[in-house]
Amino acid sequence: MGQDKRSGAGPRSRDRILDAAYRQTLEKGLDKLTMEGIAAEVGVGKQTLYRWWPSKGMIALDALVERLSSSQTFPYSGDVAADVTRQMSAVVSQLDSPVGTALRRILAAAQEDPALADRFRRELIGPRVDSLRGRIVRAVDEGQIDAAYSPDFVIRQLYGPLYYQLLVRQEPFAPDDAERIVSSVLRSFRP
Amino acid sequence: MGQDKRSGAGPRSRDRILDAAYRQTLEKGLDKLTMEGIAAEVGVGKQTLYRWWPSKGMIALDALVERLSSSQTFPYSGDVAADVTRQMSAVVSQLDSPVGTALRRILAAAQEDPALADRFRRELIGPRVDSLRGRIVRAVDEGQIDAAYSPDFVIRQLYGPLYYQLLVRQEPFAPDDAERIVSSVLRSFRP
Amino acid sequence: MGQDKRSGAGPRSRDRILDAAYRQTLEKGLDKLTMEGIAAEVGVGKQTLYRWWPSKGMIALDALVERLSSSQTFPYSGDVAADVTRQMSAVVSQLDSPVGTALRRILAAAQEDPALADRFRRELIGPRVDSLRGRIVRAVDEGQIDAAYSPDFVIRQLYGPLYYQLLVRQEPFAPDDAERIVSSVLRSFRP
Amino acid sequence: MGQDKRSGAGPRSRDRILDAAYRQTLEKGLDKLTMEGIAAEVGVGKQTLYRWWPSKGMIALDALVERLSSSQTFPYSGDVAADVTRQMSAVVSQLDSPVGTALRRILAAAQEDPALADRFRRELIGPRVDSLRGRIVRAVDEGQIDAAYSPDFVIRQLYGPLYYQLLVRQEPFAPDDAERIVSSVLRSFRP
DNA sequence: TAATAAACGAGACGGTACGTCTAGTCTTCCG
DNA sequence: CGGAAGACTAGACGTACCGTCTCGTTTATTA
Repeated sequence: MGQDKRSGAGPRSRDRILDAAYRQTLEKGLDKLTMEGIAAEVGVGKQTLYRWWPSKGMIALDALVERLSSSQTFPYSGDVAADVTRQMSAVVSQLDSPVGTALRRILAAAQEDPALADRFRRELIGPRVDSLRGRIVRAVDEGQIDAAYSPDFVIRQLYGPLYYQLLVRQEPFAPDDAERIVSSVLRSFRP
Repeated sequence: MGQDKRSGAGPRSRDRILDAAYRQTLEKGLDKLTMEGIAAEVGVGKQTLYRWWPSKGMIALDALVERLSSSQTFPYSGDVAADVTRQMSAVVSQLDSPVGTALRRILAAAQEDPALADRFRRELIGPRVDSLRGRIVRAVDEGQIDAAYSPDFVIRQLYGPLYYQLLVRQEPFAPDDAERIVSSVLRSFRP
Repeated sequence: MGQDKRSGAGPRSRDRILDAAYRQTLEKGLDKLTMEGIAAEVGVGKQTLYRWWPSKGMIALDALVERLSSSQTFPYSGDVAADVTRQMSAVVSQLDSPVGTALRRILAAAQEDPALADRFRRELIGPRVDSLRGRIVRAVDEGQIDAAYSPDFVIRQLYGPLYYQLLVRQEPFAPDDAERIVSSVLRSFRP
Repeated sequence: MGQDKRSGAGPRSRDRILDAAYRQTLEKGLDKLTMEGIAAEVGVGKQTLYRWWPSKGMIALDALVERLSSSQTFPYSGDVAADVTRQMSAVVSQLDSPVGTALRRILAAAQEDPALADRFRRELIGPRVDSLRGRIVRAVDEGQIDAAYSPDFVIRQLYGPLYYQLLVRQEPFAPDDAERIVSSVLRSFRP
């Protein structure tokens, strides 16, 4: 169904706006990104931006959303460690790319902007967590993970180290980080 | 012996400046915090701020540093799980307090300000990590932790979930989070 | 026919800006006059001032221009002494009024600001000198003034004393100064 | 009598201060001249400047005073036109030199600073006018100038054109301007 | 010769204004 | 009649100087 990218349509220059916002976010950072700068680069009136987005953070988020790979179905091979490792490896390699920089900056901006934080969680984190939670629940059902731990606790143990690396260390990941994290964490949740 | 307040001197109104910066950071967030606002509240010329600090982020960081408890020696009771739990519980209760909000906002600002990120890591993260690393190393020596894992990997597994909770979830911690995290993580590193 | 207030348009609050600038120039002098003060009084953003004027001196000059009487045609009665006296008397009475103070201050500022000096000469001095020069030339043609003297030399002799009084003496004029100056000067240029 | 340059002595670096002030006045103009700039160039504390002078204008005036030739006695040859022409020629050649620029700028500053205007008149204008007035009075006594005109009126007629040229025209003088002015003016005052 | 006081350099301080930049709103005018 | 263009009020930015105010340090008497 050839529907719009999002309800409420959008400006004619939507893609060029998001491209410009994304590029400037990577080049200069989110707080050097300005509505004026985007408007000037795209050749669009500022009003057009404000008509469709409430803040530069939201524009950057939209730009990021379109660039984040969205394999909606979590892999299932029967081996939860293998499945989680596969998915986390994909996440890690994205975090090591420009997309990771953009995500890091938007997550930072979200610390000062509740509306942005909401959308960030709802649109980016939520679906991915849901997808993973489903896989964890299934692993619990299959007896691969101890039922004494809530799936969200397991998720936090799994992905917490990634955010620590991204936001606190601000260093790239080691090649086998995903694998080592998953095996270490899941070992501690074996029944 | 009439020594200075701190090595390297500083402005006459240092404490009042840090107080104001800290309070405004909590009230309005770091990007609503302004040099002009601080100067006006304290009754100080802007030049005095710029003479001693390069940016509002650095002021906020100094304010935070003075407010973060700094128990320099890591507890040692023989039981590494107990010791780490004790220390992490203290950290968690700080993260749940206003100090945690300030830290969260400064860490966010550090994503766009490399100099701030440097000082953040060097002065806040570094010493605490070093202290914890010492304790981990000792536990490895005593055979409580498998030597196959680097201490920094263990540290990342232990504290990653805290940053995830703070920055991504933005929700308070559960009462026994520290204990559950530590026991879960350390179990996976048992020799 | 809905023409603009003046060619080249201008800010919406032009008149209120010039009023404020003029009043503050008289009250406090040109170097106590500030862009911020004008903006604050008028309730206008500073950018609006800088968008339309390059400096406070230019604003003050515009304000003065609008307040200087501009009888464009020099009187002609056949008697050059009478005509010049009539016109100079008008000038003198203006110089004795607040307009004279403003002019004195702007002329002073023009000593340090070449662009201001240019406009001052081009818009204020130039047209008036041209008008007077025409009258002098006619008087030369009619044999009332010796052709051996250039009109600009005559003009300098006529109006020099006024500036001396205004800028060096800084004292008001005597009631018949214009008449005495004109008669004295023109006597020396009789053929 | 080996007295000081002026009562109340002065700062140790007086000459270097005046040199710096004079040079900077010529280079950048009086309102780009700053106390800080002088202090920095001379290597003197700001307090030393404020201890001895109330404003930068006063420093510049002192510097100018020391550089203005001060032939205290007006020439007397019996021919008033020749004497005045001789003296005015000297003035004109000074006004065409850097000293003239400095004087022009200080006179401009005096328009906004009554104290400076006072000293300017008292120390620079006053003595020279007194000296000239004496010569005029003598010429009146000798029947070379009509007694119907006050000496100060004559003086204003003589020197007014110079200030007009300096401040309004801001152009150099013609070589024989002094001679032409004097002859023209004195002709009009012949008995 | 020692003390004492003044002038000094240095520069921090509370301020004001600068000229620029961006935010977010409002208006004009063109396609 | 929707959007580009951009003027508008507002206010923070970081800098430059203002004039005042300590700080030690010379420098020059005066005791």
